[in-house]
Amino acid sequence: MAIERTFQPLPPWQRTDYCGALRASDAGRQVALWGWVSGRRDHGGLVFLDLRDREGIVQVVFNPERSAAAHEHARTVRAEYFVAVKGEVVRRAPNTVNAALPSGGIEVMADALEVLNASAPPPFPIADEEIAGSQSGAMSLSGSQSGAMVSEELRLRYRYLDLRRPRMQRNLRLRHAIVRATRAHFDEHGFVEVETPILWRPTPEGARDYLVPSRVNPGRFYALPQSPQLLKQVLMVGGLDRYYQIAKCFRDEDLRANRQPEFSQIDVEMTCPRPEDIMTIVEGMFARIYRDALGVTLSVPFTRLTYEEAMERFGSDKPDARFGMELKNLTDAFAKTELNVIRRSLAEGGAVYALKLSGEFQPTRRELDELVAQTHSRFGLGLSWAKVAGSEWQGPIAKHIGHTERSGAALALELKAGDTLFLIAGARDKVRPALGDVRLQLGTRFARPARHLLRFLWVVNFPLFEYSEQEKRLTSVNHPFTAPCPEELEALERDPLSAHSLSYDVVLNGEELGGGSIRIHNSEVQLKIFELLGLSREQAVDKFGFLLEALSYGAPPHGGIALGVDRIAMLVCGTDSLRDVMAFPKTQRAVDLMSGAPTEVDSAQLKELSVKVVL
RNA sequence: GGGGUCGUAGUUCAGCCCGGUUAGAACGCCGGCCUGUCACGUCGGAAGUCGUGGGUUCAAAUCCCAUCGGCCCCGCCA
Repeated sequence: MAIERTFQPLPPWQRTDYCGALRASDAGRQVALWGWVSGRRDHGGLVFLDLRDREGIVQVVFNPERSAAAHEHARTVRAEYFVAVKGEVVRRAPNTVNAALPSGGIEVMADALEVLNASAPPPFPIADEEIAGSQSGAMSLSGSQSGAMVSEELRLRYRYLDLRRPRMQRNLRLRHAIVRATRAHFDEHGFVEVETPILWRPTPEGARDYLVPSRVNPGRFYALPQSPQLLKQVLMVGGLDRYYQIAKCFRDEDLRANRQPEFSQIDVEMTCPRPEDIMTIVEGMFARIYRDALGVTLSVPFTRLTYEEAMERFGSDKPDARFGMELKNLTDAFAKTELNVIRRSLAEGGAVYALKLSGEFQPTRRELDELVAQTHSRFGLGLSWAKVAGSEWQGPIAKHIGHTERSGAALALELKAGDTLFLIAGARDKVRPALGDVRLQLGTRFARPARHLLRFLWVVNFPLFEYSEQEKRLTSVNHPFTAPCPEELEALERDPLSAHSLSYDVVLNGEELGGGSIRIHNSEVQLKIFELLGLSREQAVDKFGFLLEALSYGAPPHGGIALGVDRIAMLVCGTDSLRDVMAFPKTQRAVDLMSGAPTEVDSAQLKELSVKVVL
């Protein structure tokens, strides 16, 4: 076939409307449309096509009495053909109205049809989902997105088809609304968007870097930024006063459902802020995002918890506050217990924490056993449980628990018959996170009615350092540029582990959405922190010389925050996978199934880069 | 690096435990009929490297080992 008969680079006519945007008020209009064939119902004499574009679908009717040629042509089209249609919008007869379709009150009587491109049969249905979706009404904000059952492998392999599906269309447009609201918000508050380089230098601390060889500097490498942290600090020294950016970040670590190797951050920094100022700006940003994207009004300010309070009450530095089941310290009640395991850990200075699962929920023995096993394998701690039956307890440990312990627990936890009590003893710093994990498991399993809630909160005053068993040294809880609390500066050297930082994390429903801090703007203090982290002056200058130098030239106090755009989009879209809010995500093995990246490269390219592959 | 789970027509899955006829179903696809369907209906048809490799066995989708890939989790990662 002659190529000019199969390839028409220009459309035969201009579109007047989006298919999915047509409504009863358009009745009587002549329209020109284009879109994908979403479904075909061929009655021999009469052909119905569902035509889909990004706004939705509209039914097009081909009647031989109106146009014999168009009718004949319509019989040959198939799913996902891209076609152009001209016709008249007509109101449907009452008995043929389709209430399940926003455009169901009207249809387009076709006068002409052009196939702009045929389609091979798609490997999975594009159309199924929109019908299911339209019948069940508007998608819930946080409900699960089951959609048409298609394996994710296929969806990623044919991502362009997956993106045609209404769910992905909706998610990407919600994400767009988030980014637009973000830009508007920061712009209105005097923040300047500045781009920072993607090719930059490796910085120690944190994750593995993605490296890029430099052709013109053989043997040297750029690193893709894990975040623009240092650059934004330098921008403050540079006098930008208020900066923000939607920044691409790269970390070469193993993937999770909520972790991709490249992701976007809303990166913010300002001059002379108090933590309050940053938190207020960010609360305003979230309020704007939820208003613009979903029409939801958030109540601000968000709850604020100190790190210590979060750990004490929830056993987590990113508490899911949609449900209660808070931890209680029962160390005193168990001070004289006869239960050996607990007595032993108390003797070693340990603590006892407990939580209760309300009697309306009854875990099975199997679920209990799994929790015990998981707590042991993840934290190396023994989880004990007991069922409350009046003043007695039932379960493996029940007979070893004395009256004092039982009444102490009953008082602290307000135990009622039927409740299940969970208990862990050991070093306090291990017990709280372990029980926090149990709390989360139980909450996800049993407290599901609270799913739709939006429980934003701030966790502030993180410890400045923690001790790394692996590296046998102090490491920064946040990053080494985080400023210590001013009243603790004095104690910094004496007892660094007791120091806290001017830091704040924003958490929604147990998911950390972002974190930031007031930074160190003094090169001597910065050097002192490096020293505590085990970095010599020489090493510090080698790696961060440019920062130390910048700080020495009248660097103003500054601070900021970084927020995960992808995670925010996940929560706004009500999905539990980052892959559903990114156009072209990678698999757990960091592969792009559509393009096949990463690929091998030919030897000439490697040679040019002075790189040798050793496998 | 480790644990779990899945892999069978284009798709979603059954069959696998307890090995044995020609590996089934639904949707999709192809062809016929059909002027009010919208999950159209109806009649007919095609469609399989049972992920891959090896082993056990007279015989393997089924049992064993290895390996590849998707997903979830731990480690890792702010």
